[in-house]
Order: sequence, then structure tokens, then C-alpha cells
Amino acid sequence: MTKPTASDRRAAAVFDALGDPTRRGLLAEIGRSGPVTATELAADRPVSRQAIVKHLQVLAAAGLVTAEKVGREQRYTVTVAPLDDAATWMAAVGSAWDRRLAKLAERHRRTAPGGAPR
Amino acid sequence: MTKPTASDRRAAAVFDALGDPTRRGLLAEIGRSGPVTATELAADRPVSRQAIVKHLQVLAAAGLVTAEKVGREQRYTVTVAPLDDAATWMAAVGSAWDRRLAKLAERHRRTAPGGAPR
DNA sequence: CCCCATCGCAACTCCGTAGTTGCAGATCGA
DNA sequence: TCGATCTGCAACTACGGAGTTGCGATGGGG
Repeated sequence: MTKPTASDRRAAAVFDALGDPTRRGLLAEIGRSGPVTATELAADRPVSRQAIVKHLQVLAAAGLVTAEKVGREQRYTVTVAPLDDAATWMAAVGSAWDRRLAKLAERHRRTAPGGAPR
Repeated sequence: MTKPTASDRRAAAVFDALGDPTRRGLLAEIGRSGPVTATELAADRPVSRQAIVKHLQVLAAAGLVTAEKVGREQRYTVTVAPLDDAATWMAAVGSAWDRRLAKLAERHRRTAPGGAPR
């Protein structure tokens, strides 16, 4: 429980990657438009191609996009698998909180409020 | 579709908040331990109380935690609702990608590859 | 074969923000 | 009432990363 699992570490990478609005927009656009190059992505945005490349590298490090070489071009596609890890992490936080709520409700029902355990 | 919905904006706030590992740890711990003060949270961590307070303010801005004044203390609790917006956003990206895949498969089945529509 | 377009690497600037410290106000216990 | 804590506000520092520019390398088209 105190040790971070592999899923946790991948979820951390996903949240780090998705913490930037530019990267969120890139991921959404790649998912919509299909395989696309960094140059094409930069054409629609007010930043340089190199900035896009850096963002794509971060997304690739999180496993959210994969690059495929086609001729002299580098086309990026979306990989949705890491999103599951992030969703799992959020579900864990939510369920822990829900369990906490249930415990509190039960204790409150059995006795008069005696103060928080801790 | 081109206009950002309210859910999108809240999801953005959630991802911004969860982009920091310290804040992810704080949210997990608050969810586990129940209502807790910034001073108590700072005791377990190698940072000052003020740093914790700032992180809690960011989490509160995203709606992930709510503060309740009890005497002279300020106890923070988890609110899981915004996590739904983030999960919805991720599901949208995933489903868009899946639809794209389905379209590609169909087109590939009907005719020889004629190039991407774009 | 030559030229043009695209990609990759590296150095640099700059702004946002995580973190600290200091102090004043508020609240509880004795 | 007085002291001990706990909180909140403000100014300051420093480090990471987002963005730019320049250049060399590589692959395609006329």
C-alpha cells in the first residue's frame, strides 16, 4: 500500500503529461484527426514546430502517443491504454473517500458523536 | 463541439491540479485519512505548512477539496465530483480515437487505401 | 543530380510557480 | 486576562520547463 505500483507510476506520467493545456489540445486533435506529423500540428497553432515536438516527446514518454516513421515523415497516433491507469488512480481515490464516508455514517448511527478517531 | 464546454473547463482545472505529484499525494492522503488540517499534512512531509496551504488552495480551486472551519482549525475534505469531468474528458478522447479506428477499418474493407481524407 | 522540404539536436531566454520566511490576526486553555 | 497555537497574508528566491532560434543531416521530387 505504501509502495507505488507500476500502474501508479504510469498514472503519474499521464497526469504530468496532461497537466499542460497545449498537450491536452494536442492529444484531442491527434485523436480526432488520426496519424499526423508535428509540422502539420504546428501549422494550426501559434507556436513553433520545435515546441510541438517537445510536447509530443512528453506525451510519448507517458505512452499516450506513438511515432511511426513513414518515408521522411514522422506520424503520431494516439494510444489510449495509459488513460486506464489514470482512471484507475482516480477511482481509487474516489472509492477510498466513499469508504471513509460509509464508515463515518455507520459510526455516527451507532453512537453519539464522540469525536474523530484520530 | 469546437466550443469548450463547462465540463471541459472543469476537467482542465482538475488536470492542472493533478499535474503536480505533491498535490496527487495530498489528495490521496486526505481521501484516506478524512478531514485534516494543513498543519497535520505538513507534519508528514518535508515541506513547510505554507507550501501545503498553497497546494490545497489549488486543489480547492479545482473543486477537489473543500475547507470547513472548525473552531480555529481549517479541516479539508475530498470532493470527488470533479474527477468525473476528468474521466469524461479522457473517455471522449478514447472514444474519438476508437471511432477513428472503426472508420479506418471500414474504409479499408470497402476499397483499396485511397489516402487519408485530409 | 541538384534542390527543397522536413526532421533532430543543441544552446539560449524567460516566465510561471513551488517553496521559504516573517509577521499580524484569531482562538482555545489555564 | 495572558500566553500558546494555529491560521492567513505578503514579499522574496530559485528552479524547472515552455518556447525560440540556428544549424546540420536526411530523404523525395523534378
